[in-house]
Amino acid sequence: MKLISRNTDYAVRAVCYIARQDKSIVSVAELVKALEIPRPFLRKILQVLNKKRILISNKGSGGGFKLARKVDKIFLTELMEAFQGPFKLNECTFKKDLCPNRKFCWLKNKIDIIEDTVLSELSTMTIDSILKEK
Amino acid sequence: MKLISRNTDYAVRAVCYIARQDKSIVSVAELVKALEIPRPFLRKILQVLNKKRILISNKGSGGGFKLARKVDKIFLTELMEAFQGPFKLNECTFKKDLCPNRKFCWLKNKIDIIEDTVLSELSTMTIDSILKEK
DNA sequence: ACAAATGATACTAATATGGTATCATTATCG
DNA sequence: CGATAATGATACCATATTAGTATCATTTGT
Ligand code: FES
Ligand code: FES
Repeated sequence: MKLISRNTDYAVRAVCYIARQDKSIVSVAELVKALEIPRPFLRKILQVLNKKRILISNKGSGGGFKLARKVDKIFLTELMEAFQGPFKLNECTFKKDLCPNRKFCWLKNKIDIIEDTVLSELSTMTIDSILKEK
Repeated sequence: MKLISRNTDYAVRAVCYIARQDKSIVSVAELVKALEIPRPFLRKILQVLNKKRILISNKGSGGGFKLARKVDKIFLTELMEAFQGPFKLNECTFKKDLCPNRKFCWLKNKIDIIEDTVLSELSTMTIDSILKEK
């Protein structure tokens, strides 16, 4: 069970890299070279980031990607949700589909609490805070 | 991302069911009927629980499974580890194998903290506590 | 001895994750 | 303008993990 999947991980690195550059716009070519991530895979990732408006893409010659916002406004949870879907540590499917016990199930309730804890820990983490420690 | 996999989930139900019975020993047949879990799959799960000494099996006619310990000594984390392996929310694989940054990586450290939190939450949960709420 | 149970083990199916390939679209610049 | 350098969209493939099945061996109570 991993909290951060590969594409989230790559996405974090890519966004951090872009944030560290002086020039605001960075091409895939440069990112591939710097991060050693397979090019087509990275492209797919960047396209998602663009759609989610975390990065903004510029097409055409001299194009590339730039941050859509300041680094302290880009949250790790956004990246995680973009690639790993919304947080649901739980989702009991006892007896197919959504379990009738859900409302009263102690196990589920406990896990919901854990989910909240994790989420609140994660929600303090921005690209800014990650960069500051490097 | 799920915290509890299907077989852990099934295992919890099975152990709870056994715990609730008056007779201590319960056959697979009965469990299948009560829990509606596919028989061969449940058998495999019970075999694991036996190997991990969470349940104890009795072969032969009239055999079945019984708890190896009192319900307040059976921890959810044990079941999770039995089926999902040890906790490792993390495991950065930047630049293959174990990343050189590991020691100092802020992201990793933060996630380690989350892992500890999750673990300490989970480690309060026993079969006993789950039963009490039903 | 035989039937009723679990043990061991190998196999298959479904899903999720990680990664590729291809062509279309857009923007810059000579 | 039109070639070229970039990303957008999309469909596909590979690998790993999870879920589930099937079969035969072993043990035990009557
Ligand atoms: S048994 Fe379904 S939510 Fe707990
Ligand atoms: S970059 Fe490898 S542990 Fe953080």
